[in-house]
Amino acid sequence: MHHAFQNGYGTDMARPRTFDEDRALDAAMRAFWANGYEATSTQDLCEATGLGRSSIYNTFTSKHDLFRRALTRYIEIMSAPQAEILEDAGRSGMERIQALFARIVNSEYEYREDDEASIGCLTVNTVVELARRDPEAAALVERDLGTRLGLLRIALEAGQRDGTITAERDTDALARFINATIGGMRVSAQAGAGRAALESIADTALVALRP
Amino acid sequence: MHHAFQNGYGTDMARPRTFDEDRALDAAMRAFWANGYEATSTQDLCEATGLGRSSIYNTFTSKHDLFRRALTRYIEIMSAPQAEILEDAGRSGMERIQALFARIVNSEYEYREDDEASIGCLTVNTVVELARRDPEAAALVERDLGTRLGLLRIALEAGQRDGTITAERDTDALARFINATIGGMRVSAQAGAGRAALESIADTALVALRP
DNA sequence: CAGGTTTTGTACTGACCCATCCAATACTTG
DNA sequence: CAAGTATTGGATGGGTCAGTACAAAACCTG
Repeated sequence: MHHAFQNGYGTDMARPRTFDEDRALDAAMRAFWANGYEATSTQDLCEATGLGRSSIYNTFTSKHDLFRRALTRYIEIMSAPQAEILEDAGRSGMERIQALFARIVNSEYEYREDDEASIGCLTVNTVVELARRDPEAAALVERDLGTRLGLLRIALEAGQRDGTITAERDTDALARFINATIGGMRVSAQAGAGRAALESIADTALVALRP
Repeated sequence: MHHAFQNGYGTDMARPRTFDEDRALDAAMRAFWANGYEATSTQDLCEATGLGRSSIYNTFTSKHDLFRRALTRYIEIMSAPQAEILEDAGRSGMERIQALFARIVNSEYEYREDDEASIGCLTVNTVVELARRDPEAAALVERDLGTRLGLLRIALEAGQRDGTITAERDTDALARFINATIGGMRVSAQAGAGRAALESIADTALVALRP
């Protein structure tokens, strides 16, 4: 008996899938992101992905597992460009933080249905809705928090060296402050803040980083 | 035929309630606060309040209506002491903001089951989980946001007059910044930040307000 | 204590929940 | 083209959801 290989080519295949697993995962991620875990039913996931129940359960074993993968993917997608910004040796420390904030503001508009309210950030949404009672989700976001704080520290240390970031506070505290500011911007966006308001928040936060 | 008066004494009564409506509302508020709207079932509400289904539906007509009242009550309970702090003429503008932050930090520990993670802030939780698809909830938190921004502006204007708050930025922007910082602290707390981390975030934010 | 009225517990409703089962389908390999 | 295998759609299952119906209980008023 041959193993399943869950469509991992290289074994004798039978009927191939008619959908792209990554695209389906993206669609599911969007659904969870926009509506939250509890409010997204498996039926919703079928409609969002265009798949039937069998295909979903055959591919992603359970709603919870699908969410875990969706959250993992979200974190991957979002982390990479942020890392690029924060580790960009071509910019000063302060410029990196500024660029990060700009990206956060833009992201609130990139992933939004027209004239709907912002859907915020899946990580923040997960912390608020789920982290207390879902240890797996909590572990994922905690891990993500750790890496983001690390990246922030890298940029902040660069800023302290090049003189664009205050050296009066340790980078750990500053990193947590920036992270909290981003969370606050995300919540503000979901509460209806417009682009100007978000930019103003970011701009004000930068004052605290000045030397 | 006499009207119901929903146990509003003053009419001929029949069987009186064996529970206190306010206490029940408090218990329901706690349940929603800790677990969110979707994840709190009517059964959970029965257990949290100690009431039977009949009593709950007789008193609060529906889960959604009970949530609306719980959120309203939460906002009432939290607003009053914050207003007192922000309008306290005995303190400088900066001191008022400092005191507000201190209160936020403390509140993350007052309402927490022992060694459990923080349950955050019902307003923030509602914005994130519900505001996009529940217009009533959105209206309540938006209204609350308006009054809080107003109170913050009062303190900030006082601070600009007494010289403890920078006059380089208008109070509207500063108020939004502080509000976002509070939201960020709330999310950070739910993500596992301890007291020291929260105090550090608040302390760093204050730097941006200095003249 | 009797009449009237509200509360309360229990059983119940119909809808939806997540997940599984199974037969029909469609493809690859030999 | 035949054999074998994975995917797919649709039906199905047990459980929980919010909310209701109803009768028994509990109390006030007169």
